[in-house]
Amino acid sequence: MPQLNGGGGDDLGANDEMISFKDEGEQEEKISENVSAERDLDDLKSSLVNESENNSSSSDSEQAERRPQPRPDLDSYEKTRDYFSEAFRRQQDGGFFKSPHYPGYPIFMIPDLTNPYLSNGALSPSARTYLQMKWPLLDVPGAAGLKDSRSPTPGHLSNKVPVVQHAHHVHPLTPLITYSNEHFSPGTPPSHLSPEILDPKTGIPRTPHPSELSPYYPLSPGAVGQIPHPLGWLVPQQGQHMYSIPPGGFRHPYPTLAMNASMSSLVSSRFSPHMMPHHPHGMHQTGIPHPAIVSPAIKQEPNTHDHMSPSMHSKSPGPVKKEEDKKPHIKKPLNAFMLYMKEMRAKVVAECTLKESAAINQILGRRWHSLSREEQAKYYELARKERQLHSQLYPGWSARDNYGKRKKRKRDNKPDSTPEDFSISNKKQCVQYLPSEKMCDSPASSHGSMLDSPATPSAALASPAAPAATHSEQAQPLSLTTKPEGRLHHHFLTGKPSGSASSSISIPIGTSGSHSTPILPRPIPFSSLHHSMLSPPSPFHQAALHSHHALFQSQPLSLVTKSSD
DNA sequence: TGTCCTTTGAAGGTT
DNA sequence: AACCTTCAAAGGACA
Repeated sequence: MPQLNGGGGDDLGANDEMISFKDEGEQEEKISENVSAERDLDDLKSSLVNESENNSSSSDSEQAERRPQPRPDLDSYEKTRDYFSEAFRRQQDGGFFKSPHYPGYPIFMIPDLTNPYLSNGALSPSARTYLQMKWPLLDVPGAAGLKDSRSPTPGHLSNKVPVVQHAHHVHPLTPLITYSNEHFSPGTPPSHLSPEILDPKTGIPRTPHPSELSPYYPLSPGAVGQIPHPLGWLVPQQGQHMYSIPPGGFRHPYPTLAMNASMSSLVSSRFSPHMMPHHPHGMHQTGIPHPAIVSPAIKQEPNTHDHMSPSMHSKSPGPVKKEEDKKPHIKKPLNAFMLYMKEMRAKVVAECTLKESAAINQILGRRWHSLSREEQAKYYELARKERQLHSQLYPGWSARDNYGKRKKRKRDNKPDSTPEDFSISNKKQCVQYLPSEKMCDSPASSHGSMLDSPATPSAALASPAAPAATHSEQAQPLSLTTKPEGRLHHHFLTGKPSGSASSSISIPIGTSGSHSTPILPRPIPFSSLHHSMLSPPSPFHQAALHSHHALFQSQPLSLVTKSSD
């Protein structure tokens, strides 16, 4: 992505991962922003839910319940302070602490410490060294010290969220840390157990809907009993790597020394330790099916293995294996947004009753655009590492290999845009946020506005979330829809992360920056424009904020659902 | 049961 | 070079 470390090639563990703590004030401000953003999201979702539930009685009550909430800013401010105090305290105790809502990445950027070459997940000396160098404040217990996972309370231990937990127990960098451990998170406390997750109605810790737990607590009783490693949060659990492992085992193309800490974090989190001694049938030795290995039978296309790298064919998984079993599906590495989504989804889901992924993704898309430059940069960097690692693990793999493995997507109704099509697209119409300019009345115009307001990642980076943004978003009419209006391509994004943050004041946000949804220009959060702009917002920005805000207030939330059709 | 939906980004193919 | 297509995650909705 955009000018990460000046495109710093191999600087894994890049500087941007090491954003140091800011001044308390600034930190708090940031946190406050994030909390506000969350509230914003909450409100948004609340609206969505209300909308989708079609004036159900609960919607009113739910909203009513939300309103009484004290001022989020002040409240969250204090809350945040508490978080930090608690964090500090726990840190002092050598324990683990919860994260503030979104305290910034620095303290989260704890790479998975598991040495990929230590199959038992023991913390390697190098990893410890790395950790301590990177996180001097962190008390990194030795493997021995962490041996006993039974002692730490589940709330503090999570294989998914090492050391620090996100407010909703989703580490911002979870994807990197323990890539996809959501299927096995014995240590991750259910969100309902989280002190900060309260039932909006009762104010007491709520019992989440079963579906809320599913992503993180899909363990079967048997699986629970296998919580094998004491290091819960440090040890990648079975079944969680992202990429398939060649049935013959993982042949690491590089010597240990070639793998730096960042890399090892990826490897350990997504590829190891299952990568090492691989167990046939994609089954971990624990007996739990290995998620990383996508069953070839699922969506296997003949000849796909032809594109496999030689290493893929090096070994035969087993004598009795079917031929398909030899061709594990190697998934694409996740891009930055995917990583973000993976991490944030649970949080979003936990915050609302909205479960539909499509809607969730729209929210995530908005939030993605509202991320600060640094925050997005983190994910871009992670994604870059993911790709790097992936390419190293599967030198011969090509994205093309997976083509056709997924059912052909119905190539939407976008082609000939007849008047009817147009009307259809109107359903998903973008709300007109800007009176005079760049109304996205149509996909085309949407693109047009993109031209003026690059939706490139770099541009997005220039459009972070901040109190201002949050504020505006709260009043901002959101046009969310699950109804396709004809899938638009976003190749305007092919303006790949150039790194040059656009100075445009209009940023694409809203339900989508690209595809079907309109570009929703909105005021750029003061803090997001640039670091230097954190302080006094210019009259220009204020004006922009005001105008947008006014507009947003005048625009009702529009949720177009399929059912509405 | 399988696909769609929805998001952004990456990659590869096509024009 | 620009454009187009597919896939990556996720889970409810739908055929």
